[in-house]
Amino acid sequence: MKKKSKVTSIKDVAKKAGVSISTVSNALNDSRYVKKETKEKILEVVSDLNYTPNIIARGLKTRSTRTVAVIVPDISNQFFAQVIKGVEETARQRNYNVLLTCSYYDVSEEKRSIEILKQQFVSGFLFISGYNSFEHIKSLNDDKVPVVVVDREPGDKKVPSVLIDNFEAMRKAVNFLYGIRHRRIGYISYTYDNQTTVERRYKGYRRGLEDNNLVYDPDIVMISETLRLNELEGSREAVKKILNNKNIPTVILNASDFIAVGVIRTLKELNIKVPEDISVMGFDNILMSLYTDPLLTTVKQPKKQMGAAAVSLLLDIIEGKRVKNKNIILPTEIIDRQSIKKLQD
Amino acid sequence: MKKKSKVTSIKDVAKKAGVSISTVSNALNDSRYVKKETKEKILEVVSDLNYTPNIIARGLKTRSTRTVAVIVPDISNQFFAQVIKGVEETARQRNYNVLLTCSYYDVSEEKRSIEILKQQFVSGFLFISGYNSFEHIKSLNDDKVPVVVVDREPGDKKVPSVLIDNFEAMRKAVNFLYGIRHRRIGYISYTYDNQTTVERRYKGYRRGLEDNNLVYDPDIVMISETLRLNELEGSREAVKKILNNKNIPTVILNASDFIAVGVIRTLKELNIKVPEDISVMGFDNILMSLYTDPLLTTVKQPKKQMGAAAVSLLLDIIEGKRVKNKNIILPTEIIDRQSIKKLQD
DNA sequence: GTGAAAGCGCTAACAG
DNA sequence: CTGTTAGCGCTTTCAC
Repeated sequence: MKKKSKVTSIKDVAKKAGVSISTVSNALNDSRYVKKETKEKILEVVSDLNYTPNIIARGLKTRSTRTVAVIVPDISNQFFAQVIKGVEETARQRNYNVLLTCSYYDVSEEKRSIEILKQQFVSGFLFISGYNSFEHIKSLNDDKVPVVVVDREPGDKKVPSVLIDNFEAMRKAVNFLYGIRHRRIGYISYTYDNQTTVERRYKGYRRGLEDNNLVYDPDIVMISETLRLNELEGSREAVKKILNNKNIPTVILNASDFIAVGVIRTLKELNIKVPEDISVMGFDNILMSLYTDPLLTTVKQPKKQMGAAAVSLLLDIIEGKRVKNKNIILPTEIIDRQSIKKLQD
Repeated sequence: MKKKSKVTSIKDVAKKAGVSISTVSNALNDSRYVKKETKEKILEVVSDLNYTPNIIARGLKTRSTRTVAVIVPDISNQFFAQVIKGVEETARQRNYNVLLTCSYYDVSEEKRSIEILKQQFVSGFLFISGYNSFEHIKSLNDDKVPVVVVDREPGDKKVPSVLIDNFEAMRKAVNFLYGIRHRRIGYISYTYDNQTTVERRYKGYRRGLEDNNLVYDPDIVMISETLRLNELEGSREAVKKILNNKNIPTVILNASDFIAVGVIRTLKELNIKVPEDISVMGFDNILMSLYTDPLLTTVKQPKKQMGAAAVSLLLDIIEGKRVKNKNIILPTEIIDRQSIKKLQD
């Protein structure tokens, strides 16, 4: 009959090794010198007994469970999944665990999560994207709980963040299009109340036009509420409105790849060839952009790196390292595939 | 000057409320009756001091942190992301936290994670998909550590699991195709060493043929290694081989939507119309199947429900509830969109 | 070089 | 109905 296996504790190790528990602890943590033979003996017993220190007990003492919380609007969104991948990978490398919570774009859920986890369980928080509501995050930060924000603009340099420069990225996209002779550039975006990232892209678009002395024409710019709920339907609607102009654009620039996918689809339905008749450009570089027909030209966000950079920053803060720059901006890149046509003069 | 905020503990609450700490504990946990006024007073102080019990300390005593570990091959894979969504949602409803670890299809990573988390930190484990290696999982289960397995077939009824019936699902797919007059059904799949789910689909395909007295023709069945690494490239290769037959199939059935997407793409490149010339059917119902052209007809796996059912089961086990059925099979469903043509006799 | 013992914050058994 | 206290497993001072 198998003996009921009580988990082995440091006490068992100490007893079997014939030393005190403090010696075991010190040997295991190298927190003070332990005679070589003693240490070896201890290690032997540890492996014999298959002992693992109880993280909880240690945590109670050290006030750290080497765990960070990641709060994300929706794990099933690819963008977030990619960011989290970066988070998980580098957290693990640095020997931290990742606790995952989804807020479903609900700020009160975020607050609830914070309450549950605060100061007790996790060593820090990572907030990824979602809507721009910052009071709770700021107050965490003010309370000295380590926190970093990804893909949101806190508008307060004191809260650590990892972002891309959405403004510059979209501006560059316009310049890129201008460079290959596009002169009439449509734009489709979600509404952006509370989502500065989306707003900044739009501003970047405007600035890009100015850079090249193109006039801004509201008839070929659609900022759609419908898109929020249904990218396919919303983009269909937006495209039709844009086409309902005497002077249609040569290219439609979009605030996201999902929108761009919908745009391509609609154009196809209308028997308009991409990119021969109209070019289409996305933003994000999601997986699907490798599966559209034609392959989508887009602006790449370094999703995994964003996650990796964010935890790195967070762990540095947690461990009290000096961080020189706690507002990190990551570079974007134009991925030129097939959905943009180079025009001639 | 702000006073350095030491976290408030149960002691502070007790002192301020003028009662003992056990009364506070009992009032908060309803673990024994506390006089109404006393309780109210305590609750008041709690909210005054903004007190939250320290989960770690509680965990040390109760041996539970209300946290489960989810071990998944790759969070950026949509299938897994969806499953995790279900996990996270229902875990939260039941007041549990979710700890996320990715194994990147590496069994030794799984083992490492187990070591780190075992018996101390988390109350149970959820293993999602990946390759079929079970020794470590079985031994967890034998050690009475709550564990459930999702989308893997442990081959041992003792380990709790949540699955779909891959065999029946693919068999039904064949029968569905037969029902609309398809008589020559090609099949493209990954190799399936160690992945019984994929193997079972293949077996289901074979059985479906038998059900309808269709002969199995290896010339139109491609089990490809290349597909593992690159679905687009692999499916291109596979399609070409299949087309390199005098007698080409009327429909290509695929072991996954990703493959199907590649197949559609290749067919299009070859100027073969889907579904007019050849029909295509997928398996999984990933998001992208809503974005292909034509929309992909596929077999839906209830991903979110799988996750939800799995944690439910796990938490029941953790909480010592009687579970009647610990090997759950979830239903699949054929989603008939546009990539299949109904044939006439 | 090592051991004894305090104590992290909480729960629960025991005592009244 | 409530208080006192032991102790969960560990780290860390203090003592030798």
